[in-house]
Amino acid sequence: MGPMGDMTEPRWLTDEEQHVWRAYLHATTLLEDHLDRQLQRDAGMPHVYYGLLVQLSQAPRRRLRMTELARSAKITRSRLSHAIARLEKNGWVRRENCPSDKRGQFAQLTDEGMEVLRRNAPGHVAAVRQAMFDRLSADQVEQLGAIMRVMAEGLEPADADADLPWLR
Amino acid sequence: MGPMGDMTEPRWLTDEEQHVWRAYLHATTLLEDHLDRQLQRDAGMPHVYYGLLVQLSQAPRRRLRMTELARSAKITRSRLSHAIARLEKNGWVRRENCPSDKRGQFAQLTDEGMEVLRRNAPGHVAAVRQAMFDRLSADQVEQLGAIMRVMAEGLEPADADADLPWLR
DNA sequence: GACTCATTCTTGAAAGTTGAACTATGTACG
DNA sequence: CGTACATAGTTCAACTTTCAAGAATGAGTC
Repeated sequence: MGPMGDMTEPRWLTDEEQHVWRAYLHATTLLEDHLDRQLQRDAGMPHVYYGLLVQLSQAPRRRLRMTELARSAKITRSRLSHAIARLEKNGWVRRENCPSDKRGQFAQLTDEGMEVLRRNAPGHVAAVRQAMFDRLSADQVEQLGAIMRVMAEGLEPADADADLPWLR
Repeated sequence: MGPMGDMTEPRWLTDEEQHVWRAYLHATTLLEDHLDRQLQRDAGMPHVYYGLLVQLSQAPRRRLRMTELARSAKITRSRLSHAIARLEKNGWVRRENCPSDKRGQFAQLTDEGMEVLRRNAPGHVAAVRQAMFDRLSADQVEQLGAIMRVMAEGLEPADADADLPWLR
């Protein structure tokens, strides 16, 4: 039995917590769906793929090692492999060998990929704005940022060194 | 050109907005992944499926019309059809014809499904708590609730009557 | 160098999702 | 009634994601 396994009565969610949790689930799934549809329609790819192109566009020489990209996009390497294969087929990304590590690959944004990004960025930003920033007060935006940072912190896949602190 | 199509310079995100947006994406994808894995491991189903069982468990007679369930779970009827087919194969849900509307189907939670829910609720709640409620202050929980409600409101698929107000 | 283990990335199959097409039934209206 | 259209739910094919292997290279140790 792990740290979660003691069978004492669990602390259920309070009513308020349940409501917040529901609201969270609804808002996040609605938004993700909304962005997926918008980008699928306009750019011909799901939101995650678009995010990959964005990350590449901001990297030096518009390229990143696969593992690096996977880490910063919070997806598995496997998923990334498939995704890059698809984006490569579209001509938006190309793979390059890494000279210093023969196992390695760079994913590099092509000019065509950059162009797709240029064409679709305004619509995408508008969608994000309309769903989030145009509806929240400045205070709320700040609060949201703080809240999301705290949550992400707790969920960050633990490094070897940060792992299981309660067992050390 | 639609309301989004005028080619004036789009309002890009400010630096703070970008950071908040990034944090939002990271936190939400990490959490969704985390819950998916936890439930896949412990309960043998993804988070969305678990959510369906929860909704059924809270409905009168533990059953809901397919469309109703799809609406409240924020997923398409198509996706729901597949999901219920899978859950039915597990013996956790059964389908029932609707007597008053021969097109209609109820999805009903079986006793076995209820039992799965009982067994896994503590672990699931613990995961949610650990990721969210244990890390946020009371104020933050309240703020998050308000923020998510505002966002969900803006994304709610428009009713026929609420549709396209700017065109009326 | 040879052994072992770690890391990088890919692959293949199974599972899940999507959007469009389809069946069947209900509803409105002449 | 009959026509037309709306709604409920399913199905199919294409696509995406997951998980478990697998191939290749790197790094540490003797």
